[in-house]
Amino acid sequence: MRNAEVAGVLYNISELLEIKGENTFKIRAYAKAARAIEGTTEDIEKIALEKRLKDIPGVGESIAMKIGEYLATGRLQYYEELKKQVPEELHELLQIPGVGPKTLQYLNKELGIKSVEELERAAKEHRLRRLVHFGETKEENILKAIERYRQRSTRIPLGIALPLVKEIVEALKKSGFIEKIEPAGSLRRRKETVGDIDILATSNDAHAAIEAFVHLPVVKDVIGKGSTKATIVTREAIQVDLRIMESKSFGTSLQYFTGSKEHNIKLRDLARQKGFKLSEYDLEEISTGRKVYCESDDGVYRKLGLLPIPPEIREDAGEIEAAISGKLPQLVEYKDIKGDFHVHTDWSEGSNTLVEMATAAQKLGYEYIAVTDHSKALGVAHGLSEERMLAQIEEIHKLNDTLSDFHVFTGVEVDIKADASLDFPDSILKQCDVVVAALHTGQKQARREITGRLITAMENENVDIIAHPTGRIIGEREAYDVDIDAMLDAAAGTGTVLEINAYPNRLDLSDVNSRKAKSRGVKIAIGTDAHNTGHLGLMEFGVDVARRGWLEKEDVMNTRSAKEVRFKD
DNA sequence: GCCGTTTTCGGCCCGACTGTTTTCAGTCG
Repeated sequence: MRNAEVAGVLYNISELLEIKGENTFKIRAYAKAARAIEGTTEDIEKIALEKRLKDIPGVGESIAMKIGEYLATGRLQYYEELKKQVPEELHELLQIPGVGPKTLQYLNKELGIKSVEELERAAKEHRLRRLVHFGETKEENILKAIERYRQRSTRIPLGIALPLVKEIVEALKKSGFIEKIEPAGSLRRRKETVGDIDILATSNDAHAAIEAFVHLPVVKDVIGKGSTKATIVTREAIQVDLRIMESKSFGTSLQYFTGSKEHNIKLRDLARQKGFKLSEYDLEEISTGRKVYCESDDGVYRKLGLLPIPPEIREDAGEIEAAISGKLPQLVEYKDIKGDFHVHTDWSEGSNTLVEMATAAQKLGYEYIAVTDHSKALGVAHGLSEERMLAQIEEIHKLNDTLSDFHVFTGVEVDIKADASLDFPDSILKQCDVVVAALHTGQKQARREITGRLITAMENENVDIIAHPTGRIIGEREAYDVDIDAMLDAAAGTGTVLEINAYPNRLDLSDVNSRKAKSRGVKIAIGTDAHNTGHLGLMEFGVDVARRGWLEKEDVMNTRSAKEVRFKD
């Protein structure tokens, strides 16, 4: 599939046009087409071949021609010429807050500025303040913005942001000045990483609520404080905004501040088509000026004649169309989860015993876990020898005899070695209920080798699940070079289940890849990769990814009861 | 550049903020 590749070209064109200062709507048209293609599960080459490109919403005569040219020749004349016209370095300047395309063009024309360094020098030499439409303040602000840009914090993993927000929300509730409170933004959409955190609330005393917020123990700095909004920075250098809204506007506000931006643009467009103007304050009927207020953000969707769209899929990736046609997925929920398929014990690198892990899982209301300690090749993790593996199986059988209403599946996280062979012979694997295979070594190998190793593993009838299928670690390590489409096809062909590893710095498969897997009929198992009893609680993060990937109950193995759990026959 | 139960031309999401302006353009979220 070359969908991502084609979308990438269109995104680049959109950005180049932006730097050139072209018509905003033309810029948006390219970005819109790119998004539509990115979100299409059908192969773009197939669509092009069947001359159906213009059926894609946002793709018209001109863009269809360009896609055709690019797919056929691997090049696009228009794109090449654009790249020649726009110096590469200019791009970075758009990252400076306050510098947009117009300013960029102007500075380039007047002062020949092409890079952040040149802009900084011009500001320090006070050459900016002499320009028309510029002044002392703007010049100083640009210097500050460059400073901020250089120290910009990377996005925060959801695993860190979520507990922090819970702490803040609880503390604010205790203050007594808060009525309704809800975190919004990418955190509410459960994106794997979040930028700044936005919290919305209603209050009987906005002033007191703001004061309570800026004096919370987590606060390190107060950046801004007004009558209805305050911005703080926490000890962990995370920026948090609190906005106090009027109660009657809470639904529209929550809808607006939850985003995504792209989702909001399309929703407002749809509202307009239906004769309404949607803002964060209200839904206004254009012909009469009558204002409609919504208690909840679900209410906003209902008033527009849509089914409520869960926050996790508000990305303008087909969810609005699905809501219109009544075909929204019934997303899997945490309460559907009956067990965990990736659990370690102190037999390998875990810190709790078999019994402790089983008891903790039972307390969570689960019916089962699969114990999947490492195999011997992973020396650093005290991988099990074949003898110890058999001994563990024996012990689990004994444990099961003592348990009621709970089952421990025997299992292993078997290493896929650099030569594509598995770390245990079939004779051992056969004795495990659940075989999870994973690639831990040789991650630098070429795409062909890596993909081949994974496919070979999946072709083994004893291998049930591929753990953390791309190997990425958020903020630390890129995914290994695997051909995702080939892997998904092999999973579909062999009936191998792919994991969503719920560990917050893995979340692998990702949301996008999970959705791709679903479109090919590949089943998913969520595994926490727990190394202690506390880690079992990470399941929620895996469910978040599944929901963002549009997965429904039947797509997820963990929703099956212990008796219904079946992998390859 | 796209698109059409108001339109094949004239729209295209909305509102706040900022700094530079005396009425608004650019940028942001």
